[in-house]
Amino acid sequence: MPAKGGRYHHGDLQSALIDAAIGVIAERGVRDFSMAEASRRLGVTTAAPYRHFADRDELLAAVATRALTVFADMLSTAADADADADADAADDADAADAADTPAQRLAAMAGAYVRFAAQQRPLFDTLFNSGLDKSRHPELQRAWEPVDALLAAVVLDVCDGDAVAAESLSDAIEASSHGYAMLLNDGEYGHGPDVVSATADRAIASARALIAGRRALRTNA
Amino acid sequence: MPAKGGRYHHGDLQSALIDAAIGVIAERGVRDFSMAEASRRLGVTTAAPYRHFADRDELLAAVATRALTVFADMLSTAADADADADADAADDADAADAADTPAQRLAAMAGAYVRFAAQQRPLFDTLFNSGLDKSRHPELQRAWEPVDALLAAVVLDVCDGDAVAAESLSDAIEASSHGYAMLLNDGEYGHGPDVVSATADRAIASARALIAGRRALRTNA
DNA sequence: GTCTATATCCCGATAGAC
DNA sequence: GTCTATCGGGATATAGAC
Repeated sequence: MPAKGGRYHHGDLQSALIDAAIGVIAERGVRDFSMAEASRRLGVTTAAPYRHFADRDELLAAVATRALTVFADMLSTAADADADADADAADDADAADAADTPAQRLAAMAGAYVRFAAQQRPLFDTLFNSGLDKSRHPELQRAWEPVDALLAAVVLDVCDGDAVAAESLSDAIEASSHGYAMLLNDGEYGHGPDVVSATADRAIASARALIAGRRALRTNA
Repeated sequence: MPAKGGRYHHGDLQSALIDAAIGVIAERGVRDFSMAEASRRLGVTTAAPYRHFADRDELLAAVATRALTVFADMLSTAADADADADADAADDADAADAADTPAQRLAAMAGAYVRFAAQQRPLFDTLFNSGLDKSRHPELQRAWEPVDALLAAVVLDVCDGDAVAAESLSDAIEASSHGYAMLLNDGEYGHGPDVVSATADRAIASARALIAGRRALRTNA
């Protein structure tokens, strides 16, 4: 942010617009986000953004790209933190079941999915409720790769290298986590930080159940 | 629908508006639904709807109420059809595992959830993506009761009367089905009738895995 | 119960000056 | 790279005539 108060006449309007957009989305929702409102908040005219983004969708895509870096970060941090915590706890155990397992890391990622949705709601909404046409934003598809890779690696680990089993388990856990996240943000479970962590816990429990029962995921198609 | 062509000057504009709204939602999405466009399609002025619905949200709530009767119907039909099919198949078996089970009926409902989302997309979107504030539409909350009751009864059956286990299992299957449904409608799995039925199958398999996995985790804990 | 007409507001996007 | 000004479109909702 420049020193002069409130104006961005020469600052980095491009990234300032992304920040402003997130604020607008937080207060009005993605669907009611508008270029005009973002411009107003930055003290520039409604024409200014079009020097940096061809249209509304391109600005939203930029927000989505930023969202994916945060998302990937939360997912990997969750998996690693889980590993660390278990490593500490397992030091004085016989290892057999107290040790960090791929299954535990995967479950932790399910919890992180839900927490991301709740704690970074404007980013989550931009990713999943913006109505953005991904196929028309190749940059966005590339931005998904780290997330996909992260999940794929852990799931493949859980499935001991069975790629077919891994894909169906991956889809199942993704769907489950996504469902909890959406319903949570819809207010289906109520509101507040305690509700968020309770829902994250349920997503973790579901992930564990899906892993334990994954034999049933095998489809005859 | 009146005999005179295209106009509803004296017909049942109230219900005609609901039909028109569904058409508009189908083509433009719930978020871009407008009273004005629905009016245009019926050949009435944009002022006419306000004699029947106080505002846009009330019309959407009426659509949502209709959606819930269709939803409840699909869910109960799926559960019943599953029971029938199994009863037929079990006639010449020893019953033990070929028979209809509560678990199978519950899984069938998960499949119906996904099919409803895809086959009745405007209705599904009105229920879950309209941004409607349910707490301000008591009629809508009442309309949910049959669906909730249907699910609750089957889940309680699966859990042998354990109310605590039933609630978390219910939430788990709801979240899983909802996630598959949302991601399917987002185009995450591709498009076409085959994708729909494949996704429904995966929702069914996930429901089974959740049921089996929870049992396994419980007995091991 | 519907129409005409209107008030009021919002948006995306562009042209041309500076 | 931002501004001024503007075009062209859309929406919700109301008032008053018929």
